[in-house]
Amino acid sequence: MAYRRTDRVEEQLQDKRNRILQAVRTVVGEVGFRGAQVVTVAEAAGVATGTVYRHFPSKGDLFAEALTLNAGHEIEVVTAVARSEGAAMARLADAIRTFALRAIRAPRLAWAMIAEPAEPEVDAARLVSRRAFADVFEGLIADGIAEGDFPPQNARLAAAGLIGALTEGLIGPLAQDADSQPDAEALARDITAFCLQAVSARPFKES
Amino acid sequence: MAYRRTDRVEEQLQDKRNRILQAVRTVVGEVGFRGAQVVTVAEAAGVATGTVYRHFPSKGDLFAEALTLNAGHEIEVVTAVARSEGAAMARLADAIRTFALRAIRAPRLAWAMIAEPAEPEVDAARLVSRRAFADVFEGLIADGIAEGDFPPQNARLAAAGLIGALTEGLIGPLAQDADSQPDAEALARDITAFCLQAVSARPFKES
DNA sequence: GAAAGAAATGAATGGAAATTCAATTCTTGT
DNA sequence: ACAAGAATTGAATTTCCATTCATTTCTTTC
Repeated sequence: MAYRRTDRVEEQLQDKRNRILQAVRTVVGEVGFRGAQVVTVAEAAGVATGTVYRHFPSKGDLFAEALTLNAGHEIEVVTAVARSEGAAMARLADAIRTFALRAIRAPRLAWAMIAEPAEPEVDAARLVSRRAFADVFEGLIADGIAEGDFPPQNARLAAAGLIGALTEGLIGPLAQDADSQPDAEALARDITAFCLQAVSARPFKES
Repeated sequence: MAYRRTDRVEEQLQDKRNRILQAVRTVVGEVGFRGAQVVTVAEAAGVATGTVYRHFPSKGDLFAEALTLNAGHEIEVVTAVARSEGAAMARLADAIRTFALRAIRAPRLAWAMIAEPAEPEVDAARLVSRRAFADVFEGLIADGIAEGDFPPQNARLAAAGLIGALTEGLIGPLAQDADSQPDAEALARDITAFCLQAVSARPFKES
């Protein structure tokens, strides 16, 4: 009995684990899931390949956890916006715009998070995160209906529709190679307008 | 000179090619692109692996052609609906409902065609098909605006939004385990309602 | 029915990338 | 300083599949 895991070691271990997760984010943000190999991630984290497997059971698990972590952060941001003061309609608009703008600013990463081919574990994690986003939107839609600003509707389906419209609207532009920084604001504005109209509107002709 | 490719042989060859393409559809409809290996497809087509490579240069090419073929058929169907008699709004509703119903009836295949990660060649082919779908919707939206039934809007983005809302609305139910055959009509109706409202509406509070 | 050629076969090959593990380096407590 | 045990390393191994190709089977023509 001459070795014991001290707090310092524990801390370093945790730190290394975090560095690996962070490295996934960095690498995926540069080359996407397709180009993100375990060796590359290990290099980026400054550890050997084998070390990765000391902290995560498999590539799929590692990448899934990295996605969950990152998506979780985004959900926090959007949730914060959704909880701010004001009418539900305004908060919904802000939430959508925030989501869109952040995606546009890190297009490669956003594309990977939203739609890029990956391991089954990653796909599963993606579904979960997607639902978490939908829940935030669903809450806002329900609020809007309660406040009388939105017509009664299937809030769950509408939230899914919003996510779909949002991601689809982003994916086209995101798939382009060049940085379309100048149009970021405009794109975000248009997408927000469409999404907002989708839930907040009444038939055009009638009334 | 003792052999010549007769019409009969030519026909059989073509037939075999088609059977392989059809097999891709079948296999992908069961296990998606992820599970669709060349060996599996060959088996489903009743040919040897090597034969596949006599007809197609690579897996990616084969799968891309299969996707294009299948999507082309769907586009034809939706286009036919879009070209029928009547107001743009009604035609758009019909087109969306048709798309949704057909997707619901073959969920795994639909998901693969619409969104499942695959070889680069397949992704490229999908982009083309997706744009074709979007074009149909975009045309209908433009018609609706011209007819005064829809408010002026970015028809291109709106079309993308529709596709997104449609597919996202389908994916949730599609991810469930059981066959929700009984609810197919209801789901299609709800999705159609949401999509139609998204493009055909004016702000709820005003006016 | 035999020769010439084409098409089909499917086991073997190859390559790419995940995963392992024997050897090495680092930490701790005495 | 040293022994006991952990953590780390990265080259070697394994795995998974697309792709190939020597061999076999089928078609045609004479």
